[in-house]
Amino acid sequence: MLDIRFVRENPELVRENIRKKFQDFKLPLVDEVIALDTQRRAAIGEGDSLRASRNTLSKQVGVLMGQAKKDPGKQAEADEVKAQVAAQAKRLAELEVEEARLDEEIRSRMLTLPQLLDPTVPIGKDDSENVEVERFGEPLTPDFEVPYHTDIMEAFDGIDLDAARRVAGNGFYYLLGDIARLHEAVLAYARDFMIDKGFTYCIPPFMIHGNVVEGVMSFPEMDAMMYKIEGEDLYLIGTSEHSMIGRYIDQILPLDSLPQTLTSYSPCFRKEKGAHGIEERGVYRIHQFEKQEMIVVCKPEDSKAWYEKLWKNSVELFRSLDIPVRQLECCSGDLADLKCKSCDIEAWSPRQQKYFEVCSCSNLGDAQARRLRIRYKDEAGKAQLCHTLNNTCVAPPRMLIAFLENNLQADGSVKIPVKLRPYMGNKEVMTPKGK
RNA sequence: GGAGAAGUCGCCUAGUUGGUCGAGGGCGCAUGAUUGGAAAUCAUGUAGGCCUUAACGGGUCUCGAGAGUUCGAAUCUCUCCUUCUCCGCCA
Repeated sequence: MLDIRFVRENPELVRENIRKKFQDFKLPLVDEVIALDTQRRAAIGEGDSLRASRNTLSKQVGVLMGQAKKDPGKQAEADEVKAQVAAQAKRLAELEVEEARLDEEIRSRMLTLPQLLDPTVPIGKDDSENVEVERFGEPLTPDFEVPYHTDIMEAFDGIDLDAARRVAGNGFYYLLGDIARLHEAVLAYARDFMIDKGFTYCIPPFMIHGNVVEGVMSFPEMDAMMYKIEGEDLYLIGTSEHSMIGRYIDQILPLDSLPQTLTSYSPCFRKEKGAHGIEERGVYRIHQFEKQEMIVVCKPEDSKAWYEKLWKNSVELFRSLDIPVRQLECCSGDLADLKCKSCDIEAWSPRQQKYFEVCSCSNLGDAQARRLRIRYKDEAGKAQLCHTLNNTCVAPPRMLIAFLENNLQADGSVKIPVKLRPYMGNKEVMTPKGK
C-alpha cells in the first residue's frame, strides 16, 4: 500500500509504476483516488469545524447549567445553546457518513495499487521474463535414470498418496518411515542453521484474524490461498510470515530492538486456486506443507542489505546439502503487488533437467508496515514505518524432491550429506526396501 | 463451557450524583540547572492517527473494541474481545 500523500504529489510516478507492472487497467484508480481524497479532506475539514463548534457550545451549556442552579433565568439561555448544537447535528451526521464512505472508497482502491518497484527490478510481463542472476553448484546429470520423486519415495515405503486422497482429498500426503524422518530432519537442520545465523526461533499461531490477513497480502492472493474457518474470524495461515509479521500489528518498536530477525516454523495451508492447480501426482504443489521461514523487520535504510543476506542464506543452506541452485529474479509483471523486489531460489532437478522453485525471498518495503501500522521510533523520537522482508528457509515436500533427486545413487539408495546426518541418526545413506 | 472481578497516557495509579479530564500523581525516560565528575536535588518535557500551516501553531479523534443515550461520556446502556480468580473439561 502506498502513502496517499505520495500518490497525491506524484501521480505520474504511480502511473509509471503501474505500467511497468503491465496493469494498465489500474491506471484510472490514480485519478479516482486523488479526487476522492480531495473530497475526503473537504468533508473532514467541515466535520472538524462542526465538532469544534459543538465542543465549544457544549462547554457553554455546562457553564450555563451550573449558573441556572442559582439563577433559574439562565435555563432558557442554556436551552438556546443546546438548540444551536442540535441544529448542526444533522449536517455533522451526514458528514460522518460521507467521511466513512470516502475512507472506504479510497482504501479499497489503495489496496489494489501496487507497491513501488525497486529500481533494479527487471521489467517483464510475466514469469517467463524472470531473469536468472547466478548459478551455484554444477547442475549434474547422472548416467542413470532418475525416477519421478514419488517413485523414489515409494521405493522407501515413504509415501501414501492413495490413503491421503481417501482421507483428505487430492493435495495431501502421508509421509512414512525414513522419508518422514528426512522431512523433519531437514526442518530441524534449517532451524539450527538459522539460529546459528543469529535468528530467533519462533513457533507462531497457525490461524490468524482477517484483519491480519488483509495486512500481509493482497486480495487476489488472499482469495487464491487462504482457508477460512467456518463461523469464526480465523484463517489458516498460508505461511508463517503471515502470523510473524502480524505479530507487530499496531506496534511502535524501540529503535534498539531493530532489526527483528526471526526464523519460524509452521505448517502452511493453501487452496492453490488459480493458474496451476494441484498437480495430479507428487508433492510439488499441495494444500498442506511445512516450512521453516525467515523474516526481518528493520529500518527502511537497511532493507536492501537484508534482502541480499536473506536469499544468500537459502543458497548456502541448499549448497550445504549438495543441491545445485540458481537465483532467479522476479520481473515487474510477476511481482506480487505488495513487493518491491523478490527473487526465487530454484533447485536443480536432475530428472527434469531444469531448475524449480524452492525458496522465495521478498522485500516488501513499507507495504505491510503501512497496512499493519508497524513503526519504530527514529533517532528524533518520531514514529516511522518499518520495512519487512521474508524468505523461505526450507519447505520440505518441495525441498525433498530436490534432495532425493540430487542425492540419489545408481543403486537406488540416497546418500545423506554430512550436515544432515546428526538429524538422521548419523546414517550416511538411506536404503530402499528390499535392499 | 459455567460463576465472579477487571481492562485509563512505556509501567503503576487517580478518576462512577456525566461538563473546567485527552486525562492528575508516582516511576521510568529525555533535556537543562547544580557538581571537578557522579549520586541526590530542582526545572521543563514525555502517546498516536487525521485535517490544517512555509513554520510556530491550531483543530479533531482515540481512556480494550464497536454501537447507543445526551447539548456534552473515561464516567450511563448494550454487544463483543482480552485478562485474573473459582468450578468444569482436557493434550
